[in-house]
Amino acid sequence: MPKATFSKIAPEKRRRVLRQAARLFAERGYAATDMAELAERCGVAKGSIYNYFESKEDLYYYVCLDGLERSRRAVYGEGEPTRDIYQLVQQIFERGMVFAEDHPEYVALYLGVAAGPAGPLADEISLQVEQFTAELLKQTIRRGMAEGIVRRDLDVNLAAFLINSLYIIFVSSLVSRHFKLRMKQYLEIEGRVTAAAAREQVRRTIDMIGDILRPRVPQE
Amino acid sequence: MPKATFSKIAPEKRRRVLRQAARLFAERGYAATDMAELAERCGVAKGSIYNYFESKEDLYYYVCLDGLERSRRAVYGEGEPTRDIYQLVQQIFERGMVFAEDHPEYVALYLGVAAGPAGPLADEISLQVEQFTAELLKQTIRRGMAEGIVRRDLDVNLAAFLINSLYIIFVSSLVSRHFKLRMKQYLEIEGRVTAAAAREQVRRTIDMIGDILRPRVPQE
DNA sequence: TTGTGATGACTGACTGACCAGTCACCGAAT
DNA sequence: ATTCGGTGACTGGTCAGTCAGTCATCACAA
Repeated sequence: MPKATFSKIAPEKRRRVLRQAARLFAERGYAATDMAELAERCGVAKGSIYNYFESKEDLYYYVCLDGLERSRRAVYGEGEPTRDIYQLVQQIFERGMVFAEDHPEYVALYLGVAAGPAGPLADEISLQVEQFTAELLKQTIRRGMAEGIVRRDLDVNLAAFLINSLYIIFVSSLVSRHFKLRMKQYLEIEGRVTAAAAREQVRRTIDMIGDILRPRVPQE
Repeated sequence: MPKATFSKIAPEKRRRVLRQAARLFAERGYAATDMAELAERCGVAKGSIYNYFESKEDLYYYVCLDGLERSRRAVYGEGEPTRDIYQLVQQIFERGMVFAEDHPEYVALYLGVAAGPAGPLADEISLQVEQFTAELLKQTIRRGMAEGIVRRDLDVNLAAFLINSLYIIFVSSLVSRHFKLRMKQYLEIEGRVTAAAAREQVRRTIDMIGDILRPRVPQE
């Protein structure tokens, strides 16, 4: 956690430090990030960073937590009305993609933490990311079943897992060099992976998810 | 690439070096891996490692390539008979899971490379991983369509992408601390994520994938 | 208004630890 | 005696974290 000083400096400087730290950690990974370079990018002295945070690890930890909170807010807002599962899936994917475009550094940070025990981030924190989404997806699917708009012979947990898995892949594909190339290759996208192109694929994916969730009706 | 010496040492030692290097890189990440510690784990002197490889980067690069090749062989074997898409999906998931259990270090390595530009691995290499699977999936889906066992109103590329995405998530869930916790949470698995438990979920996922691929037939 | 002292953010040269890569030497095998 | 793999102390560079000192600001007294 930051030292008291960090809350007393100019907000603009505070934002700059967090933003640059997120970028650098995302870009290089924890171990390869140099505190002197970070200080330079922030436009403050190295010593100042150590006035704000206990250590490199402390800073990393806080930047990750901050990123989690931002992404949660970006996707779910503050206590907005609950929706049915089809709307919820669309909301998660759409807002998630926008967040990944605006703040790729936080998504990359998540990937870095997920990739290995490299990060000094504790397991509980690691779970907080998913907790909220997992519960919301499951509840909403169950409600959909009760209302008859979702197939009843469906494994709720697995369905929620698959939806979130695809979300993670799509978001990663906007951010990680490797996943971006992978997406281009599979989807045979020419040139840059534009937000528009990705969103078109997301639209189709959402349709497929809908196909899985919707009750089967006799056809023609 | 390794120096000539590396091909002349005892095969047992060669294997040990590659295995321990893969483990350590997977565990710590590239930057945080210490060559002295690696040497110790391999039971050779640090200087010896530098008799085998040009540099740390050279070793990392080679270990990754080696891992790719191993996983390709583990999943696809050597020119085995082509199967239909349902069998292919099952083969990829089943053998992939076995490989991930036997060699979690290589999967973790893949995740580390995918996570960020952290690794010094070039983009082309990064693509080689997916190339083969992508092509095979797409071709097999197309063949399925021609044979009438796969829905014709399906985006082939997207279907292949989704199948492979789910595969990546499952394999990662056996290997990465974070993804493992995530899977436990979503699927409400108690205790350790056993291979058996994971495989049961994979079976159901394969069923769902089948559901997406199979032509719709009028029901009751 | 000016002088004075206290507070606390800011600074960057410095230290000590760590680590990639080297090299002069060793010893076994031929 | 030559070749070649093995060895680990050593070097030069890097980097997290420190600290002695600076400076801007503010409160208050003269």
